[in-house]
Amino acid sequence: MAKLAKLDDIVSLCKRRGFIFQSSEIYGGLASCYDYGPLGVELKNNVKRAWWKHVVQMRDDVVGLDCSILMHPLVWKASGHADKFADLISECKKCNTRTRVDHLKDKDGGQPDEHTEHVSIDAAAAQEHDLSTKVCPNCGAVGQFTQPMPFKLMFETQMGANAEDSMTMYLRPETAQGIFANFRNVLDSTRVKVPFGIAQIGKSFRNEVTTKAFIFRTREFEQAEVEFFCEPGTDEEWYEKWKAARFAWYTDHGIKAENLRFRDHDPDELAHYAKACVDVEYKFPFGSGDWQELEGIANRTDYDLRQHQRGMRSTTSWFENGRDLTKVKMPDEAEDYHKGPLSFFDDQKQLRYIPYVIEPSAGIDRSTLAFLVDAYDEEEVKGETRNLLRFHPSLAPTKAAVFPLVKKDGMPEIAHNIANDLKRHFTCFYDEKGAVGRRYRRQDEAGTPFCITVDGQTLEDKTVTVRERDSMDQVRITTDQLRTYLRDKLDL
RNA sequence: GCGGGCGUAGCUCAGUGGUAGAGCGUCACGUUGCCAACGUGAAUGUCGUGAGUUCAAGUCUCAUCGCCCGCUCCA
Repeated sequence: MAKLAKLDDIVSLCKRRGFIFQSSEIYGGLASCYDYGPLGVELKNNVKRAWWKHVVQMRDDVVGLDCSILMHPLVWKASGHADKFADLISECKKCNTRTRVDHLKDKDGGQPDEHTEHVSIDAAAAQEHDLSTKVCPNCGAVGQFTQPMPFKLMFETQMGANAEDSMTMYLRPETAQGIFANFRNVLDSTRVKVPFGIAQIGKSFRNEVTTKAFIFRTREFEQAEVEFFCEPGTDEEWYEKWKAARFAWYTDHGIKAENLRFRDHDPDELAHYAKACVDVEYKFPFGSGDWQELEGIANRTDYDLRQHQRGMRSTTSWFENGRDLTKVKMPDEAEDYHKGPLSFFDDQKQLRYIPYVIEPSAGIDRSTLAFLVDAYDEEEVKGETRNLLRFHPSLAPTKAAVFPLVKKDGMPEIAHNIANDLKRHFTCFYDEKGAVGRRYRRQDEAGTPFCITVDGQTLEDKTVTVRERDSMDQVRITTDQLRTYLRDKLDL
């Protein structure tokens, strides 16, 4: 089995077949932004649909949500993003290595500053940092640093048409916070009980310091996240269950098991609120053939809900400080925080607590790319190379193509009718141009699982051939059984 | 942000200062009874963008944008 060796080949395939284009290409392109073409949008929608089906539709314990991208700025204060996402970076003049200022060690062996509380953006700009005694972790040079530069990792925008009265807002850097902010609403409106999850698919935005590898790391990207709320003490069990469920989802949808793995995070690699975290990684054909993250599954403990309970009490400070996020002080946590507004009361156990959260967070663009790469194949057929995409039927952009074998004897009309009938149930493509062999191969390259051909025999006994993409085998099916046959094979 | 490479037709690429090219693909017509067939014909380029040098720039210089690789950074 031949396999794509280089990212360039994938980019080329994506453009040639209309999966993915560079954004604003006619203007020279815009870094890190990509558009999904006609086949790409079908594929991506199918990935999202497959995720939703397995995470929401087929489960009794997860409900869906779709939050606004813009949220109250205090959300990002409470979540920690407003502070954390303004790291100070300095660059060593000798070796050009960039390091976070708060990670720099002193030449006298002094430890780096604590960075649990990060500098605010404005304060960072104004703050004087003495780096004259700091050591470059890369080359060891002392005091050879540029002025610290703050990195705003959240996109800012203005809300309010009146320029003088507008408020700085953030495009969400993750969908998760919208879920936490609606935890109470969902509890009160849906009769769910812990353990349960809330799922969401949507765009997020991060001003990454560097982007990477096609659609793998972009500044605008789509996430599919579950926040699964469970009783403290049961979190490790749920963590393991979600690990297994999420891994299986990828392999069940066609990712080859040898290209997929878990990578546990080291304890010192964990975010300060996370108790455990594992990545689901795919062996992408870029970089040094590197394993790259598709999804992170984290045990976020009760951190987020507790933070928002604090944040909820900061609105007065927000108004008193002229809506200046940098001046807002987060209130101390209440001693009886576990009884707070974002707690859960277990009727049966007569127990009130802040739930722990297991968070499977998947990158939709990344997994779409992985499904694309993993499906790609070339094989020799009678001395010719056949290019095909072996998509799982549920992900295939087009489910079936319908052809008249030749353009005469009423075959096009019959084929048209079949295609129109099937279109009511799934995406279906009609083609009557050129030799049928060429039409088959074109569909192979688009990943269409089935081709239906109307031929002379159809005129006599109302059967058509159904040609299967992977094996190229054909079977004859009567036209009135065709829909049932395909729905069964497509697992729709 | 640093270093390296690249940017010419939809795709892959050739083109070392003198008329813009090939293969594949696409489209049309004919032919065609099952796997990229054949014949004939056709369309498609601000040579990434902008300046400069030159009688003349795809080609040389500078800037800029974008992509890839490696660092770095980062969930």
